[in-house]
Amino acid sequence: MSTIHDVARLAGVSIGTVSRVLSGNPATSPESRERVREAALQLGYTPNARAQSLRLARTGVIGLSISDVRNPFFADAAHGAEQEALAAGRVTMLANADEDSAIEARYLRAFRAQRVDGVLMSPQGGSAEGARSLVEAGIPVVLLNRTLDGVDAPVVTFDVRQGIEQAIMHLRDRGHRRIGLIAGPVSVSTGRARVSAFESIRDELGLDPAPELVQLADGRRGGGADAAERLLDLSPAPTAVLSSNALMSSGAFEAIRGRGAAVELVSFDDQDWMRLVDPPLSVIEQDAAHMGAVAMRLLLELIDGGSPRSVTLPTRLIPRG
Amino acid sequence: MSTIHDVARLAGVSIGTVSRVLSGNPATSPESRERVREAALQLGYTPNARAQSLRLARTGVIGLSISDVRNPFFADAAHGAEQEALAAGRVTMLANADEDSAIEARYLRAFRAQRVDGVLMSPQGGSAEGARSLVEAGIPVVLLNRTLDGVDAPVVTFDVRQGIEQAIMHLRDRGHRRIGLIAGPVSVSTGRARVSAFESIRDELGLDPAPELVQLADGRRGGGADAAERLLDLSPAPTAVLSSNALMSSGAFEAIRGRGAAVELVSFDDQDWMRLVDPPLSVIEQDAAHMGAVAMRLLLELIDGGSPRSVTLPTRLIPRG
DNA sequence: CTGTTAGCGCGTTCAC
DNA sequence: GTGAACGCGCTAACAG
Repeated sequence: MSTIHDVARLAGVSIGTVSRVLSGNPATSPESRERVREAALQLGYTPNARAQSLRLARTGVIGLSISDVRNPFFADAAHGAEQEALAAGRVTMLANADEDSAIEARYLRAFRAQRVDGVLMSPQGGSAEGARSLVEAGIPVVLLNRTLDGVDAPVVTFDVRQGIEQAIMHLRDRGHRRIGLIAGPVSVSTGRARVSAFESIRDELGLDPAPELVQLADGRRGGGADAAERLLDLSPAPTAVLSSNALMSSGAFEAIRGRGAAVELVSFDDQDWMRLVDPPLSVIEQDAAHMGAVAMRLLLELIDGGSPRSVTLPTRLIPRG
Repeated sequence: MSTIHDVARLAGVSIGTVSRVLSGNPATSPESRERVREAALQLGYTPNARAQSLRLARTGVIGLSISDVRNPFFADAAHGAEQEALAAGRVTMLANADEDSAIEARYLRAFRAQRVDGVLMSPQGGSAEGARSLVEAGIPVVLLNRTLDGVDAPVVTFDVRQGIEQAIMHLRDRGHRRIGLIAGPVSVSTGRARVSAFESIRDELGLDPAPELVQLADGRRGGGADAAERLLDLSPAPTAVLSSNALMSSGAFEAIRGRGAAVELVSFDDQDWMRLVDPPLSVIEQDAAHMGAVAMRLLLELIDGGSPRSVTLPTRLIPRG
């Protein structure tokens, strides 16, 4: 790897001139501009961003920590966030925490060591420590989809109550009175929020309040299947089930079909397959890409010294079947 | 952010001692070890990785450029690669090229500027320039799933011919003689390879050789749907269709169902929904996570000065329906 | 307009 | 066992 000195030598100028030319400083002669550009090209010179950022304040890179790349909801969110950063001239480095707070901690440490300009993260359950220490270290942080108690950072979330309400009212209108919920783990805020919203709306509507209709799962496919089995084992079994994310829905769908049960399944997050199966799933759509983009915009604002407020995004019911 | 000087001051030692303690150099007294650790903890000190890597050769970070995070095949591959790197004590930064070689170029430049230890990438179609310039700059590169002409880097791919053969023989055994192919873009190696493997095996087996049975698409959902429509418009239409990736399969499935056509669809890549729909799809399974892990291992070997050979992975037919 | 120089934060000699 | 000093590659301030 060539350095600025190599370029200077080849161009026959000083390193100061090279630096000026390459950074677009107007205080350079057309002549040296030409020579420097040529030398840089010939050497395939790429400035060392690490050395650069040692002098500068910024690095131009933003850390993005995601719960699980394999969950399309988060993959979409990451994509939306990234596009927004790209448009703002910044590069995003994606870390996959894999729903494991130990891995998350490791990546957050790396982000911190790399001195990224800011961190966008959908926190894991378990501990708020990772996010908190970033905030305390003065690193701009924005939370994605999940809140964290005691962490002073803007959050972008979906309106959980609205989503649950849309789902339950839809099912009630279709005649269901005994509705099950497959919830995510209570270790993450969305898991908790959905359970309490579900309970309160169900009660307001006078539907069957049996506590065993709420089943907690780990947010993964297998967990969704297991929770569905438990619901189907009840007597009487619920006639409809609301599932909190797409992965669990796929497990639940298979379990329900496997038992030949006549249970109507409604899912959070819209995915292609949900309208491909028979019967198709009604869904509570959450525009993950939009969430990612909004969150990135907040983060950029925060990095630029602003103090953006948290944002709650609406959900939308798409009835099917 | 505190620096090594702050720690040294608080601990009452020199920065040299701090550095030695924190890097585990045995030439330190138990006493100063204790004081330094305490000071570092109190300050929440994290060494500046950028400054560190300016002195050291390595950065401990590996760049991973993926064609499309939203394609589960690549998400799985990224996950597999990442796990492998984590196990080797390295952190990976994921870049999403989004099937766009301009974005890819931007990320590769960033990787290069950051002086990552190595780059694992599934190259975009269009230009091999990005990968080539990395290789020429002496940065260890391993290619994922797609090859690139004229780029001297190890590649991990699946056995395309084997996969196509499994699919076609399966369909032939079920009585099909007129089989369509929805192929990825010819700009990427897997797209080209699948077309030629398809044609040669089809001919060897004496099946219908009509050229219009091969339809090129962009690898996305909509492209798959369009290609399927074109196939269905043929007269006679094919009785079976092989689709080159999961995204296109979902589009094709919907198109076929929308026309009420009796066409058997076989897909590359196994995804949950493929056994949930009716009829379920037979698939050519490709273990993406394994591919990612193998590729990462090659890259680590390359970084350590080895010269690993390219690897071809087997595919597996999962008949359904 | 340009060359020189002082750090940015850190690891590593080299003396002590 | 420890401190001082140098240099990694770069930008910005300062002279000229």
